[in-house]
Amino acid sequence: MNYRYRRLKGTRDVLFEEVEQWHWCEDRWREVLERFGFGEIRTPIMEPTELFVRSVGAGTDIVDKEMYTFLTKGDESVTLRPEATASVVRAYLENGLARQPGTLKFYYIGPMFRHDRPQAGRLRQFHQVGVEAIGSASPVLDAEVIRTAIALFEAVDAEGLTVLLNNTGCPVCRPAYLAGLREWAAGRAGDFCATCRARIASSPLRLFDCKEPSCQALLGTYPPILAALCADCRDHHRDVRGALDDLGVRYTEDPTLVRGLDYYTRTTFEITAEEGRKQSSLCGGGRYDGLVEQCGGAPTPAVGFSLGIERTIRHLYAEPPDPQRGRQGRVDVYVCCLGTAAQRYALAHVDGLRGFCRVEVDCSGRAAKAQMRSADSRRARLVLIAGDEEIATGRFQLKNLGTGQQQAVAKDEVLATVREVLACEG
RNA sequence: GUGGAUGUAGCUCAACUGGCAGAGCCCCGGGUUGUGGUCCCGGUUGUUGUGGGUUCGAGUCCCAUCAUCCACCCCA
Repeated sequence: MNYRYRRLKGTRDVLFEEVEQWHWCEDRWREVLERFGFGEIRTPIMEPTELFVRSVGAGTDIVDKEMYTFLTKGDESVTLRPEATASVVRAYLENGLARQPGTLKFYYIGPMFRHDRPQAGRLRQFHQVGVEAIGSASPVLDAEVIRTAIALFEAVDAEGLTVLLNNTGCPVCRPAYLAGLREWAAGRAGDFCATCRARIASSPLRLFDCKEPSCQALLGTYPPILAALCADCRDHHRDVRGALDDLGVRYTEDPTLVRGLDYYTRTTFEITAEEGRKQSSLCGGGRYDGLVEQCGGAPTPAVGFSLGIERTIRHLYAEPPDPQRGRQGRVDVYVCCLGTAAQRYALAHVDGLRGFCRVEVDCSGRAAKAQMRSADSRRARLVLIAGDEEIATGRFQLKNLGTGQQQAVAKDEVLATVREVLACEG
């Protein structure tokens, strides 16, 4: 309506039941990630702009048109992170973690920012939970990371998902392949659609993404990069698949799967919802063996993924909870206060209950009936009632909403009585 | 950046061919001086997104503008 302030386009408020859905997922995800050996890392939400330009890549949509970039008072160019991998790599180097033994495995969870047009399943501020495993080139680690992503979906009972797998080569084989592809495509540029023509020079791999039937037909005649890998990449891909087979992970090879970030090498994968809504890609990731070096570190292989929280929750629940029908959280004891003096009286004598159960003191000043209604909608098990009469006699009325029974309880015995009733109701 | 839809009460939506702006939900009060879910009665809530135009008369028709949603694109 016509309030003074509105939320920014592409942002959302999460409240009531929906917050509970988020907590439910986050709790499970943290547990799974710990079990797979990942430790949480919390990096800043803003970073030097250059970090993302160099890692995600100038020329990508994310960098070219979707970043929240601004100048600080000190004329420093700062960007709200559009993704977290670059930040984790930066933190890895800046904290001297390259000297730590073995593979470092981090997970993160938090908001990301991309300034594109909002749409179903697409927000300007959205949230990801993701993983980065830094320090090993083993294809077995790729499989473990993919298995971790699947475990995340299993933990929240997500169904109907497909794992798409590809290998986009490495600095040894990709340049030659790209050159060949570019030359081939340039020779028949007239047969491609306008966007594809523009891509031939800049990012020829993305030609495979085009949905245009004529372009697809054309590309169908050209071998995908998967068929042109060098020996090392071919072995790597074979071993990733083998390790996935060992784990019993089902996947579909998709030679057209190209991720839109420049830093990926070799393995790329995506987990998508099979049917229904658009924006069906719930999770994407892959190997980025060149990124650490590019950020100033020693050559260090790494692999990771990120999972969209909003998209995943949307996949889990057919209908988003209606905020209008939402309720504040459940309580154990609801305290109805009839008058201001009663509010003071109740607050003081109920304080001890907070040591072992959830207590709501109603300071609304509404009629008794309205307060009882709220007690019911908060699903309280017990109601304490205080009014002038109770203050005068030093008692409370204690009503059990399950049985409907009510009794007077001396104010000094409230704590013990409530504890006893709640305990025996389990 | 491109295209398509929609804007009416806090929410979801009605309102015929242009003719008194309504319903359900929610909320509040009463039925019970101070007692929940079900029930009954009553009540509050509006610059019909905004600004122009046509008309005796506009929520309805026209123009502009803003906002939101959806799709392309991209991605999570």
